[in-house]
Amino acid sequence: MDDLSQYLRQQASFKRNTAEELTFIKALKLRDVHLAAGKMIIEEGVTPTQLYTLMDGWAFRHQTLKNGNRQILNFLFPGDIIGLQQNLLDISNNNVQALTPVTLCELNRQQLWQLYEKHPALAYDITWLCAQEEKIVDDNLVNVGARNGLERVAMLLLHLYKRYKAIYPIPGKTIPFPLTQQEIADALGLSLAHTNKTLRKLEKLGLHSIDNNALTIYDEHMLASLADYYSTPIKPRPLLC
Amino acid sequence: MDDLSQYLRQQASFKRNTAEELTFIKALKLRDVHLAAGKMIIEEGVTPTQLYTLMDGWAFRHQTLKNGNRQILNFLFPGDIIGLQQNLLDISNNNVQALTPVTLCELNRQQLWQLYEKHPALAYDITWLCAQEEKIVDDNLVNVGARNGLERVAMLLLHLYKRYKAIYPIPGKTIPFPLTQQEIADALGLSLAHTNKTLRKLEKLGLHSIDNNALTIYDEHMLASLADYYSTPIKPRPLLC
DNA sequence: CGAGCCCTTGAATCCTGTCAAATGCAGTGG
DNA sequence: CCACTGCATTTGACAGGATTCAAGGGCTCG
Repeated sequence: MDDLSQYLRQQASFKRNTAEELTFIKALKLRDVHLAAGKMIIEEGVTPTQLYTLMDGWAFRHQTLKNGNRQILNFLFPGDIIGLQQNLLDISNNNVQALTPVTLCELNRQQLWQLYEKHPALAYDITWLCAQEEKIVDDNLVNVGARNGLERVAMLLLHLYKRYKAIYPIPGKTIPFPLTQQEIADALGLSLAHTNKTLRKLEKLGLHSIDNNALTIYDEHMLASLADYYSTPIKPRPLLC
Repeated sequence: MDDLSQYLRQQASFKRNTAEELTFIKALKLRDVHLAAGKMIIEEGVTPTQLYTLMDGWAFRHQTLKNGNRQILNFLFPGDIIGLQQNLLDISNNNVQALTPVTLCELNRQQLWQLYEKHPALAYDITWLCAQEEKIVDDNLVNVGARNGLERVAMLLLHLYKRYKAIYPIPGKTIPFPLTQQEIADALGLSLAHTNKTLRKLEKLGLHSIDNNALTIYDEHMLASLADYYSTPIKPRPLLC
């Protein structure tokens, strides 16, 4: 196991594995893949799709319609699995792209079936990760469909902040923040101009600030009440790498 | 195996199982549950959550914010599993409700773990169903976030039409349609009034009609191009009941 | 036949999108 | 070293799609 895997595993938000499971997981790993910011990890229409675990950096899954609108479905953090849906359903109608430089753990997708046969606990973990990702998409759908602009932005900032903190429990109110306003807009179903104005409004209210690719949350409570944020206690999650 | 299970299994859109798997699945079933239209199947905050397979009728999963807006996350058809996310993640922040009278196959959730240990193929199926449900939520998120009102309505009508036809391959252009306009609105993130006006507009264009809880699609091609509908060839799906 | 629910419409309002332009910053190359 | 380019951010004016508010009609059911 390399450094990144070791670091993540020791975090409270990740699950422990038995020695036997770790051995199998290790055998599952093909190689590390490093990609620069902006590179495609999974591209629409390209099959077969590889199976990865994101080990470092941020990524996002998105889809573009003929009308030119891009919808970002979810943001991916270390520990998230990439390409599961595409492998299982044998479809590939959306893209996964690196938002920052990323490190990926490429898994041997040929052995996915063996995993189900030999390690039911890991199979269960994969289903868990799938359900977890669905929950995040659920939350995003609620956000886009049932909140206004201001609430959406507040929710997104808080959501990303919480997820980052769960993986990197650093002190302070600031986290790295690689999103452009265009990406925020595409995640929230808002126009770029309106996203900008909304961000400025929140900032003038003293709730947050974004400088130098870093997000600082000044008033978490206020943001939470604005967004009607419901805290979801995240249980220790499995890590496949 | 009862009638409903038998009917679904013989449809092209459902997968075959081995005799051994069928025996195990049969043992997994606790009982049939019948609920009237409008009844809650899974209620927010109520734990533990049962695990069901929807065998007959329509249902929907939804969530309501403090601002009063309800977001419908997805509609459920026969074959869909209900309560998996809640059981796996141990959360229950959304509701599942019957849209028509429904028949549910209640599964023994205590044996879920045994299923993973003894029947990897079925475990794989469950993950598949989870990924499939995520895909539907993905599609809904794209719909709500990246399309305008007219496109959203066109997409929803077509989507429901296709899903219904996949399960009940009846001839003709008409399917039962139990949704109220309020439910359409809540699924699409639109207001009731605007949903109504948009439906009427599509109807005046001769693309569809809704009468007596039945939807007729007159111009599938036009609706598809309006909505930028991308057909997703659905592979035979597993059935757990 | 009244109550309740759903559908339908119109008018006014407002949130959000579109269009356009200016600013600042980082990287490039002359 | 400094134009020059490209990208992201910021703003304003304007248009338009969507919401809100309100009221009327149709239908079912007790």
